[in-house]
Amino acid sequence: MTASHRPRQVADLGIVDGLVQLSFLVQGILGRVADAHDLTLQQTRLLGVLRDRELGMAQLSGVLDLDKSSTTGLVTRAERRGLVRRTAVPEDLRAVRVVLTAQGKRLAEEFAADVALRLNEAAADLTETNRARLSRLASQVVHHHADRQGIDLTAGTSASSRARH
Amino acid sequence: MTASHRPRQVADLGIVDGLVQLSFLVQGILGRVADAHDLTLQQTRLLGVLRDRELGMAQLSGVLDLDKSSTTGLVTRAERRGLVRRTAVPEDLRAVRVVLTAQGKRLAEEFAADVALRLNEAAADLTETNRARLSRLASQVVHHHADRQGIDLTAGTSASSRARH
DNA sequence: CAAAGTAGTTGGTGGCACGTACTAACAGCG
DNA sequence: CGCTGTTAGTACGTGCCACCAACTACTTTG
Repeated sequence: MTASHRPRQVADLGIVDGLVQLSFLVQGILGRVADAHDLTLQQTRLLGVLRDRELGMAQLSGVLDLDKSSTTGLVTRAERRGLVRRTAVPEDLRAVRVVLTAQGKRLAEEFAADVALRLNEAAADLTETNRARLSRLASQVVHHHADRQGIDLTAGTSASSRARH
Repeated sequence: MTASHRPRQVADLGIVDGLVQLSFLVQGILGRVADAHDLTLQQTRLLGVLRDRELGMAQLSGVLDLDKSSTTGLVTRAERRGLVRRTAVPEDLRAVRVVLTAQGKRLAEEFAADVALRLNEAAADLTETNRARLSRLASQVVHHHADRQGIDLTAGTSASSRARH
């Protein structure tokens, strides 16, 4: 338990295993925190996406990278739990806009705060410099990947869609 | 609206969002690769764990961090697909040892190779130095977390420590 | 206006995880 | 020996999640 001197030298897993294991670690944290707030992982994603916008089902499918019908189910279950609400769109009678309820907003905040706490904990063993490095490198990989997707895969489902609307 | 030519400098998401987004990115890749090999993500974890060992159901539950009954289901479905086989243990008539079939071994290798390919692709935009850094930092976080949890990531293991929740 | 496209839902299939309840086998103790 | 408690694993029911194919209903367009 105690024993830890300083940031000891640790076996390097390599870029592949390192990323895989890290991703499972982070997802595990997200799952456990979601659980603690009585949410499912997918519901937290939904809440996160809707925290600062209101989207239609199709747009939601795009952002979450889900089939339309999967989104229907996700929203329906979230609605049943009082996290979101479907609202009508006057300009288009078939469309629907999904918005957070007050409870949804509250849970979204609490979850985000809790995740931040736990992730900072997980990274607490790194030096300030290394945390900054990790943050930057992660961001780079994410952004490059997004670029590649946005440029390459024009077909199908989502076209990244961020600035739109 | 930003230009579409790749910016060398990329917005830093911060350690929290960076890790979260990166984890979704990696999991997405894993999911897609699994899919391409007609496997589920969980099945690939199972194959990965069994690549260099043979475990009983309870030990498997420990390593995968699943309920015993979840493991039963996972192994049953994998067995139905011909990926693994339950074998008897002479010394203990209630116990079972789960082992990969030839097909399971083959798929495990193919999957691993493919994942390595895709992840290297995902990290290809980083400089050599930065890839090494990312690898090292990811490893450090993973190891520190494991230490904290008292989990043994390496090999073999007797699934000793495991009392989460 | 009819045809084509778009927004979203329904229903069916399969996977995954959990808790609870169960069987069978092992281990120890009297 | 037999009884008791523990351990290995399974069965079952619930709920979430994802997909596909088919469908309704509204909008856009030729």
